[in-house]
Amino acid sequence: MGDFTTLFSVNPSSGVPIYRQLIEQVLGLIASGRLRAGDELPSVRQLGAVLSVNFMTISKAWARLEADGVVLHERGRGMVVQAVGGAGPTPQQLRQVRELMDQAVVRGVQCGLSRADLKAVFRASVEECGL
Amino acid sequence: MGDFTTLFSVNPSSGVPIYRQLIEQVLGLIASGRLRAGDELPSVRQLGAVLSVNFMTISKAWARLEADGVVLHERGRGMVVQAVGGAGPTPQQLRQVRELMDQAVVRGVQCGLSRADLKAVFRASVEECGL
DNA sequence: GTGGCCGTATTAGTGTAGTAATACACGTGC
DNA sequence: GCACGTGTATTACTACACTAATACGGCCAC
Repeated sequence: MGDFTTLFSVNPSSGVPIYRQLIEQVLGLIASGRLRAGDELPSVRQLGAVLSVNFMTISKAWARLEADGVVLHERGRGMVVQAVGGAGPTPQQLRQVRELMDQAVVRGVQCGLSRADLKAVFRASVEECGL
Repeated sequence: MGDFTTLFSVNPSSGVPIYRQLIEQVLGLIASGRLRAGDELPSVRQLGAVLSVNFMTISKAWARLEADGVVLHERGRGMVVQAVGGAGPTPQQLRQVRELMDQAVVRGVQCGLSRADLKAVFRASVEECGL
């Protein structure tokens, strides 16, 4: 397991908070299998230097990932990716997805979309994700 | 068509911005048919007085609804609900729903949910909305 | 015209999220 | 012991969202 710093990149002027961009990237890397259980995330200082971002911003992202159970802080080592793929989503994660889905559906209903319309939108999103 | 002020209520301490609560309520009232094309929204001052909210906050909500094409500002009359139910959702609204749906699906994928899992979550949300 | 009603533009106050700077605690290898 | 590596706690700065106060322009009834 080597150095994963090159896998990351941020766009400070995108409007999306940097720490959130990092979270999304870690989740994406895990989902795509490029980051696996046991891998170590780059250290906050190292990645901060490479991305020209304050290391506290990286720390916030890593801390949030730890709170979500995605990684674990092992003392004297760093942030280690947890075996989340095999165990399936945590209740916490599932709740998040449910909330997001509710928002989408409610908005759709408010706009007058029918059940079929919503289903079409849902299918389009799924296809877009390559599922 | 009379006075619709009694249909509205806000909770300033809910964490959700007041103006957004009002937008949601208008959209909901239209979706449920209690507010129809041609109906006039309460005036910003009247509703502001009833709800003990600054009328500029109401104005922001109404202005946003107008920007979304939900209502139209008719000079010397007020905010009039547009015929949006029959015409179907505007491209703008549809884009919003798509974005929300994408967020939900992407997050689900990142959490390792399968297509079937996502479908289940989607169906649950739809049921919850009474569709 | 006058008064009263509509929403709006402008400006300011307030709270909070995001970011950053500093100092710190812990673990490892020498 | 010391040097160097982790991430963290605390604090402060900045930007923006939300709310509010004031003054304004348009429309209608009289």
